[in-house]
Amino acid sequence: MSVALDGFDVKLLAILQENAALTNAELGGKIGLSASQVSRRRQKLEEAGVIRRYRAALDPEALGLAVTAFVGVTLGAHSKENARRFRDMVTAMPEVQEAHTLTGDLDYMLKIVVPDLKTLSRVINDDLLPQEAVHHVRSSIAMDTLKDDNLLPLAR
Amino acid sequence: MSVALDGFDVKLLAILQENAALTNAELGGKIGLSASQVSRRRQKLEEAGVIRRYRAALDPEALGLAVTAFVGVTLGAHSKENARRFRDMVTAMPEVQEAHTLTGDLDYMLKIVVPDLKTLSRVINDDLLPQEAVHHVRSSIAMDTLKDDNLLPLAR
DNA sequence: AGTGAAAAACAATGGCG
DNA sequence: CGCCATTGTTTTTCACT
Repeated sequence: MSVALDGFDVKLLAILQENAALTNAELGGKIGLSASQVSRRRQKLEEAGVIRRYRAALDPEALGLAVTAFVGVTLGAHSKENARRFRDMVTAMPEVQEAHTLTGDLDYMLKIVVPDLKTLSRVINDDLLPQEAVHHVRSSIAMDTLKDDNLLPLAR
Repeated sequence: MSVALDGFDVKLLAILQENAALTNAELGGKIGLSASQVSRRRQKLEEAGVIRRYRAALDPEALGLAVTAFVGVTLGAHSKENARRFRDMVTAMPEVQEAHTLTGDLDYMLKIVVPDLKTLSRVINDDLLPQEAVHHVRSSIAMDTLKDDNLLPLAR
């Protein structure tokens, strides 16, 4: 599954994760490769899974999604079954953008995006807290977002 | 700047944020619109800024980026100047994928992606902590990522 | 607001150096 | 890996409803 990436590939990926709307000719111009070579390399990277997919990045504000929150969750009863149910639930919740298990005293970190604080409260109180496995929830609300590019650091 | 979005727009956006590689004809098939209408609506949404950009989503593992961490930062001296320097720095750091100011006792939440724990340690000790404004740093490492789609919840 | 067809742009492939 | 030519797709525009 692993692929050998050369300098061209890395440059290509670095540009594509920022702007996937460029044509192969434009990409080639930026990295010093012909359009046909760019096409071939892209296909290879897509097949290898290095490029997972292409996405449109939307503006949350424009869609009425004003509130981003980071929610730390501690599970109480550490039964396998309860933990599994919790994982299934957060995975299925559309408000949950990210869910990670953590080291340290928090078990999970969730990134949640909702239209307003009222909805955040509803999500926490009606969805998260009633879960049997959930012991404690601590949410921090993002007041201002300095950076949100989610660009992977590629050696340049 | 605000735009009126109808049901077609919302459906279109919901699909595009998951898969921007579909052709206008394919998109039209899914939402019941002709390719030309899809094209026109996309342009409108791009111009209005609802669609910010198109991106390739890369596989961090395939690129040797094995460690994701959430780093909570508390600032000590709350001088305007120090805070500004801190913001400038995290914005410029490629390892920082996201940076938000928070409510509660943490001032900032950073999402950091690096190749390994050694690099995380270097970033925290050599970049973050030496900052004059930084009082305290508490990092949680993501052991497992259940969900990482960063898909906005659009009413369906 | 929408369709459908024509025109223009682009991606993808194969052959050659 | 560049370059070129070709083919098939796709986007975009235009005339029309």
